[in-house]
Parts: sequence; structure tokens; C-alpha cells
Amino acid sequence: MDAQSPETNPSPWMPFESRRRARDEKREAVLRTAVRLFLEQGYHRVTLNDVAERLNITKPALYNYFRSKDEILFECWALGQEIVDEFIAEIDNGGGNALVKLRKLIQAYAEQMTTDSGASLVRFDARDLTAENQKIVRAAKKRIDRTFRKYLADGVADGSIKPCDPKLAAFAIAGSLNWIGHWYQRDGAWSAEAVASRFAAQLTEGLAQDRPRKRGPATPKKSRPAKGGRE
Amino acid sequence: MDAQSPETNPSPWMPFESRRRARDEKREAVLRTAVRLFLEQGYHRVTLNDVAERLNITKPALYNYFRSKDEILFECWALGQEIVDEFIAEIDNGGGNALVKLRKLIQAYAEQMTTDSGASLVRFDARDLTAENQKIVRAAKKRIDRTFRKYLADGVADGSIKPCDPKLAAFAIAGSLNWIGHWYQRDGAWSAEAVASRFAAQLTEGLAQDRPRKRGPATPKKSRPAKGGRE
DNA sequence: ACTTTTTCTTACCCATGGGTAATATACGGG
DNA sequence: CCCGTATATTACCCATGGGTAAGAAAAAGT
Repeated sequence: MDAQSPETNPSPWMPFESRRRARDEKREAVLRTAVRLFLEQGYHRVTLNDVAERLNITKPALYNYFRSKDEILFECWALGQEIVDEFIAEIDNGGGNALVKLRKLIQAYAEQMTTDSGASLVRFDARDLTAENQKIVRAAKKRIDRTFRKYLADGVADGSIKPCDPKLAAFAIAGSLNWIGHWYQRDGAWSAEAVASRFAAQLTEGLAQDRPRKRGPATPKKSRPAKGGRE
Repeated sequence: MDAQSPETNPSPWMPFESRRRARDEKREAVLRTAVRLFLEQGYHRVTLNDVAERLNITKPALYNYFRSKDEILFECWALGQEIVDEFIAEIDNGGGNALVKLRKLIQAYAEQMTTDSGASLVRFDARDLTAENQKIVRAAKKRIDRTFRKYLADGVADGSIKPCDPKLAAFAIAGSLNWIGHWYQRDGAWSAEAVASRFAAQLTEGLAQDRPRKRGPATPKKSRPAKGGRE
């Protein structure tokens, strides 16, 4: 990422840079392999020999990049969490009322659950981590949960969502979404986006205050987005 | 094993019976302890010494009742599955249209998820079992899934449920319910029945075909929401 | 009381797998 | 061409924990 000064030095830092990049690439290759194996077979059934073997190296070579097996697990998890934090920030700063934001969040989260790094967020057991990393994981889960609850509570407040208990509704939605990480497989009949948009629609259908039935306590501004909730 | 002469002894089988019952009770005590520990700490972090210690016995004593650790795990799972199979049969043979049956199923399944034996159905990893037992588990999960899909498909057919994809809807519902096994704790603010009825209501709100302008979907029998709920 | 059967304990085996030490090999820099 | 560093390998350590063998202790049967 650094600019090379081509005149004075052809590339004094180039080797260094390329070397560091090579290292980072290898590190990520380890994580990609590990996350795959962990999901396929489960953390405890995967040995570091297994991981190394699939990379055509030997176990101790892994220790050039990681200090322990559980650190590998943690980094796998962090890779997925990073993405979640990104789109949460994006949605949070974006436009739309609470219901729209909720739909966006469901859509993005559902898509993430169809990926390896997404599935690792729900299929890895945090108790396999060190106490410190468990704290980090707990904090991250709390962040996600808070976001769901916030949108739900805001939606109830601004009238875009029917009165409901945000905590319970958040659990219900999160459960549906997390479950995707357990059953979805890429070679199935549904694309990730298709699943995500169906879930975004279905999970909010029961919540949306889209027509003032008897008592319309708030402004029913939203028409009905039947499908394809991407905006 | 041999038949005793029944006349000479008032109850020659009594000792035998009480002995067998005592044995069964001990066996179940092992399972109760094991399931608790497995849920608390995770299967792989629980040693048979841990299980034995909590029962005030020693590890080899366990082998009088079980052949292996994974057999204990399987029996724990089977205990929970048995209950599910029972209420599925009951609901299936009971009355009501598809939507009603679906609500009953959600209610019963949700309640089951708040118990140890219920949570073990979703929090245990079937890959820890032998190949044969994995098959049994897969078959059981399939049964549950089929039931959900059937009620959904039937409901779409008889008009009590909005048109939807039964497979996807079943996944969404099952995900919400299974997730209960991960977050519910008995000492929380919600009773098992309250959670179950709220879920039964919320999860079907978006599905119910309320065209004939019947009243809102489920009439909750009890609810203790933190905030004042409308229903 | 004596034998038999069941249950449980003490003492052990040993495969597994995470992690380390010592060492070899590739590789960029001078 | 040689040196230093990063990277990888071979060979090993050893704690863990599932599982077993042999025999004591407690019931049950006679």
C-alpha cells in the first residue's frame, strides 16, 4: 500500500513489502482453510495437522503465524465479525426509517450467514476461546443484539413497526437468521440473495404496520415492498 | 433371569424389580447430570471424571450403565427427542386446521427448547456420535422438519396460511425456536410458557391469512412482557 | 454363614494432539 | 559469495482423557 519511489530506489521497500504481503496472504490462507475445516468437521475434530496438511505444510509451520489453535479459531471468527460490524455501521448511518433499516440489516445479516465467515459466527463455540477473547465475542454479540433491538424499538416508536417486545422479537429474528448458518449450502436451490430477501420480507411481514387496521396509532407511510428489499 | 416359583415367595420378583428400577434411576441420574454438564460447558470440555464426580462416584462406575461417552451423549439427546415425538404425534392426531396445528407445534416446541433435554436437541453436535446414531438423529430432525413443512403446505392449501414457500418458512420458524435453546435461562424474566405463546403468536402473525377479518392471530393466554404489550 | 452376582474403586494403559526445540532450507541484502 | 532473517521440517515432549483390568465392597440368593 506504500508508494514506491521509482527513481531513487527502484524499490527498496518492495521486497520487504511483498514479503509482508506474502506473509499476510499465507496467514489468510491458513484462516480460510481452518474455517472451512472447522465448519465441516467441528473445531475439536480438526487437528492442526489436518489444517497444515491441507495447506501442504506441517503443523509447526502454523506457529509462524499463530500462537495457538484457539487463536486461529478466534481470528476466523473475527474475520466474519468484521464484515458484520461494517454493514451495521453502514446501515446505521444510512437512510430510511426503523423498519427499512431493520430490513436492510436482516438482508445483510442473512447473506453473511450463507458464507463461511458468517456461519462461523454462530457455529463456533465461544467457550473454546480464552477468557479475554470470549469477552470480545460476547461484546460483539451484544452489539448485534442491541442493533436489532434498537431498530425494533425505534420502529415501534415511530409507528413503522407494530407494538412488540423488542427483546423477544430480536431473539426471534436473530434465531431465524443464525439458523441459516446451519442449513444453507451453496449448491442448493436458493441463492444467498434470494434467501436473504425472502427472509427480510417474511420476518418483517408480521411486524410491519403496513395498513391501519382498526386503530392506526401512527402514520402508515410505507407501502408494501413485497420482495427484493434492496435499497 | 430364571423364573422363580411364584407361590412359595410372596413377591419373588419384587427385589428383582426394585433392583432394576434402582438401576434405571441411577442411569437416568447419570443422564441428567451429563446433559446439564454438557450444556453448561460443552461436550468436549466435560470429562467423564467430571460427570462421575458430580454423582459422587468414579469414572469406571459409569461404564456399568453406558458403553462410551458418546453413548451417554446420544441417550441425553434421545431423552429430549422422545418428548418431541410425543407431542408431534399428539398434535398431529388432534384437531384444528393447519394454522392451528402449526401454532400448537410452535408452542410445544418452544416450551421444549426451554428445558435441558430440549436444548440438547439443538446444542449438541451430532458429529460427536457414531455413524449409526448420527443417522438416527438425522432421521429425527427430518421428521420435525417434515411436520413443520406439512402444516405450512396444508395451511397454504386450505387457505389458513398465506402463500409462502414451506421449506423456507419452516427454516425461519425452526431457527427462531431452536435459538431459544441458546439464550433462554430459567431465572430470566420470562416463563417458558410466556416465551412460547409469544413466539407462537409472533411467528404466525406474518403468515396468517387474516382476510376474513377475524381477530388478530393468536390470543395469548398469558404474557408478562416487560413493557406493556398490546395483546 | 457362604456363595454368587452386581456394583464400584484403585490403578493402570495408551492413543491423541497441542505445543516446543533443534535444525535445515529458501531468500533478500551487501 | 556469504550472511542474516524468515520460514519450514523433523523429532520430540507430555498433559489429557477415554477406556480397561483386577479386585474390593455391597447386595441378593440359598
